[in-house]
Amino acid sequence: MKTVIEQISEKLEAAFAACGYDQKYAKVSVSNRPDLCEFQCNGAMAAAKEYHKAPFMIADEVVAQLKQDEDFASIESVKPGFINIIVSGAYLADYVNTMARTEKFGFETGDAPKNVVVDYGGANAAKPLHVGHLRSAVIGESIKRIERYAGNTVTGDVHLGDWGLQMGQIIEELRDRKPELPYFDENFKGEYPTEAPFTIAELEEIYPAASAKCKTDDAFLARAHAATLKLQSGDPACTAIWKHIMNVSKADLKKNYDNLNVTFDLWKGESDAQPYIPDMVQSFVDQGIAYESQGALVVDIQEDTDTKELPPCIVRKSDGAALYATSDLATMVEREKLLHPDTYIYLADKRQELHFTQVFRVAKKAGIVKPETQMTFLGFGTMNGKDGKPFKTRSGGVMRLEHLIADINDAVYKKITENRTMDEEEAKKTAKIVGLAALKYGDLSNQASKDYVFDIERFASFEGNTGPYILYTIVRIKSILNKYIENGGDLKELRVNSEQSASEKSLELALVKFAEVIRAAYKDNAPHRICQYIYEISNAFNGFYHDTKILAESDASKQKGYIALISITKAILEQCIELLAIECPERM
RNA sequence: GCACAUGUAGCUCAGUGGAUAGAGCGUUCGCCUCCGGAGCGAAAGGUCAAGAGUUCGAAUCUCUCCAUGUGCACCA
Repeated sequence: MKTVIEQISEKLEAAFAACGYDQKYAKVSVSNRPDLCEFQCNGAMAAAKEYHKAPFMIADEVVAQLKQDEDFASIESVKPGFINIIVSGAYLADYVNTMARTEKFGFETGDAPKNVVVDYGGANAAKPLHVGHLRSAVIGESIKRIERYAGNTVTGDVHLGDWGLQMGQIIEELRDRKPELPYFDENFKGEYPTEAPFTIAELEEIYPAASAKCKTDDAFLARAHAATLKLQSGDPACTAIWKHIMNVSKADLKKNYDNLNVTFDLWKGESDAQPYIPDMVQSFVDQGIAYESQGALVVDIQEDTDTKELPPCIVRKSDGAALYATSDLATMVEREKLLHPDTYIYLADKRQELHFTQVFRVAKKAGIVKPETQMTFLGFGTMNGKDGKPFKTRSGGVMRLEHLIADINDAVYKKITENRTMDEEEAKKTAKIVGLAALKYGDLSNQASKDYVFDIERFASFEGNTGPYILYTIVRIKSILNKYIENGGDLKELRVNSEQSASEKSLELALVKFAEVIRAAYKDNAPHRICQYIYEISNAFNGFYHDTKILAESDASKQKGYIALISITKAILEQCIELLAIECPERM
């Protein structure tokens, strides 16, 4: 289904061509002067130069071609050369009716379906999620859903940090605390227990304690390194402990991600990439792209077209160990083998941009991925406090994600119970849904690449451009539709009115932008565009709601038109929040 | 030092070549016999950091410059 803009553009293209002008000037856009018109074309001004004519003369000629078109309520040329268009109510109503019956409301990407890997989450085993993980999870989940909606096959991978010194630290700390465990008995020959020797609470306490000890106790640090090495060389006892750490940790992380309504198709980690490292590094050497520099093995990534100097990528440390870049590259080797992606999308803090530039270039240079494979790094900014500095707890520590969620749920709970009577259980359940929406919308409504200020009061507010305001609008529509059904109404076979009031028409004009907005959000990986859009629709709906009595309308046919309109408004809003991974309660 | 990013209303943010730069919050003033007022309408508030250039037209593109943030090989 062509968008309204495309349909109007086609008419203008024909008109430009009929007057002897290049069709490329017929580009139509939504008006930026809604007081004057609904759509506009500025091509006459651009064409003026090529054809050595006054812009308004060109505009006049083009407009003359279209004056009789019934789809336009008005089309006129305005100095210096704007073409201003107002569509007819019948045309718009017809479009909305068709759109309501079209799959995805007419959204199409125009691309062939792709196979996409989205790498987001980035949680570390044995460490609780903190606010730094919020953006990756929230933005990544939305990107994943948008990609999927666009018809692509998408695999979301959490890519756990599950391999490294932290594991050796935990093993040694555990040895100090519980030396009686069979893992530490060198003569132990039996099967290791299936039960983990610690709970998640203990694990979360063991890791920071071990990490702190390493900073002051060199002997302990040496032991941790040794244990890490043993684990990496397949020692059965260390491996058994590592498996316990992973099981306990994964279960807890899953629970926390579930609370965020964020899910992953794969729970792979850095450890899964390890088997691919030796052959991969050897292939770098064999291909002659890796060389030794200051004891380390590096790959140059500088390209002739670069204006700045880029440092080479280290693929093996001088002590022979692998590192971050090696692991990410080996992960690509595995993904190529298992998933054959056309597109990779990585979400990480924007400070990691250089790292991903290096890794992407090595991957292309070494032929790990195909030359045409699209490698995208989506760097996001920091979540700051009101002081403009990275968000911290009151005592200055790192805020755990679950505490942040609890805080915002409390704020929302208070507002719900202040304004409405609702039994406690429902209020709590509702606060959880609305609180999460407040948190996510607050994050997603900003451009991902920029830092943003987290303000719990503002995000949890029910007024303005917030998650709760959007949900409130949807809930209100649901309430009206429920009453309509209670009164014997039927939602089937409804069509919007072909003659509209001003606010009715502006709501429809907002609705028909859906396909363009989603396409833009998809092309630019920009969920914030969807946020802007649902805010626009919510405002348009509230304007319509304010001056239209829907249930009290005596003209049954007109009323059906209203019901049709708010039904599709609801459907579009629900589809949009689905793409943002935001849920809506029945009441609030 | 080099590189990249950001700078738009008191605050938080939209706006990647078009007309008079938009929202929300906050401030001020209106509107509840009414489908959920958690709403709606209106007012005040801006040399788009600064300067130059390209263009019929610039917050948007180019250059210069100021401020802030971030990154510059064996952490992840």
